[in-house]
Amino acid sequence: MHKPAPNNSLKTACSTCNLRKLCLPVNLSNIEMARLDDLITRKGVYRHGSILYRSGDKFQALYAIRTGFFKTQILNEDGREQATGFQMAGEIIGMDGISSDAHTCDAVALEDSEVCEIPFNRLEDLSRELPPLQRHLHRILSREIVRDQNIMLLLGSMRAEERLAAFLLNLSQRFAVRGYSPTSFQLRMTRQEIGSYLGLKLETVSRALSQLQESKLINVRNRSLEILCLPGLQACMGKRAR
Amino acid sequence: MHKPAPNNSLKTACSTCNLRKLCLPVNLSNIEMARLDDLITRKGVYRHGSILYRSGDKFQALYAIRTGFFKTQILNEDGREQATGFQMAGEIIGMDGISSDAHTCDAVALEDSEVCEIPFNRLEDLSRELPPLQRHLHRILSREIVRDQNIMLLLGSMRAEERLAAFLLNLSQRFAVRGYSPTSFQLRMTRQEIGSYLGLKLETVSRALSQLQESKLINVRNRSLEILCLPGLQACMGKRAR
DNA sequence: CTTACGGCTTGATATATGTCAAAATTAACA
DNA sequence: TGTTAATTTTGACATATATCAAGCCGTAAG
Repeated sequence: MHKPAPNNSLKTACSTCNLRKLCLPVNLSNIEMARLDDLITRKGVYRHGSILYRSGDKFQALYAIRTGFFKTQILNEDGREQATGFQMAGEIIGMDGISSDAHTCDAVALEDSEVCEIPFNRLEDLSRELPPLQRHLHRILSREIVRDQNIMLLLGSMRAEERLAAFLLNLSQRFAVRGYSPTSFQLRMTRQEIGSYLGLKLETVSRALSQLQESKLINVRNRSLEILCLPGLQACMGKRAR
Repeated sequence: MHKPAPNNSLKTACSTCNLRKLCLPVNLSNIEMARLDDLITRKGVYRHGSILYRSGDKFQALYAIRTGFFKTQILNEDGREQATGFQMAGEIIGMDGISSDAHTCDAVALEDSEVCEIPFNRLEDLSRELPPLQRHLHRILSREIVRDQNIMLLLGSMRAEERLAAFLLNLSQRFAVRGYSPTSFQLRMTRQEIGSYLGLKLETVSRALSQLQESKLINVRNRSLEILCLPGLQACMGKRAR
């Protein structure tokens, strides 16, 4: 695995960042925004395959993804792994580490990526002074809880094809929010990684994709994916109980 | 379903609550503790089967369980349900509601239970003034994230018997922390509810319990459960990949 | 005390997904 | 650019869990 490029500790300006609406949509005055800018440093590029943090690492900061794509995963004692999420630009990761001052999962770059580091102690300090920031932090934490519980629903009650449909629709929606096409995008992860996330083997993922293609709901060729019928995929997601 | 008994709005004293170590283990002065007490009101008894909050309800408060047992569950559009957790005395629920100002799951009492209501706006206000309280709130939110991600691991990568073992060990540990026997306790939920939580059908839960009993790891008769060999159960949990 | 109902167990069978294997395709690297 | 390794697809078969069904048990209500 690669090492991240040397840390240039570039100062970042949230105030001028085009991801602000996604990442920290908080109403702050110019002065308050400057104080937020002051916390946050841009870290060097994380190359494809490199590790932002590892399970067990001391927790010190949250990370906002500026560009690129990450996955987070946890590992059993016996080596089983479970991808817990795929994160894209504008999303914040690392919140698992707050509870025990140590990260409980690994975060791996799936393509060359840049992140902003947000030292958590200083974020707590500032959020005591800026109620809107405090509120936003709580929302982010809660949103992660809701997200995880929806994955529990997926893993606990959906069949393979439904899981795939839900997964693709989720990606679609997140691309749409970022101004990309909701119906045509590149998968940044392998079938194996999709399977790890969805609780399926890679062969099952491949077969389910082929079936969705057979049903004319998607076109998939390697990593490039096209959704032919969003309503159809939505219908497929909620087909029948297991 | 029953209605909760009328809200007597009894003031509660965290300062004298024997669950304080579990619920709000924060170092506060007497004056600070009094301010915390001031927020929190004891709500009436929730009878077995009654609902603390429902998906879609406006989010206004977190709830600390004083006595009893709850389950939380989310429902698909098509009626599929997924239990997202079982909560016991000293645990705090309702955090899913913060992100969108509405609850995203139902919380149902599995036995007659009492809760303390913690109005969230006021908790935010106070936590801006009391850094240790702020830190604790963040830890609670993060702990829920870690808990959920571990359930994702369970649902995504364990087989039925392993899921059961993990589930029973988790209960065991939580009873132990509360001063109850870690090896002998009552299940508060039906096989169906266990199955909903573990992503299994009730028949599979029943069979897996019988198998664990066959292996002399547990004794189970209806809702009463005895763990005969904790290390054995732990071993069973991490047997082999799926 | 009796009856009724929901919850639980167990068996037989069906089915979805896993496992193993081979070939095709693509990506990575020298 | 050529070579190798990784990823993906597809098939044949194995297996874990779901489904369906019947009977039992325990609790609650009459």
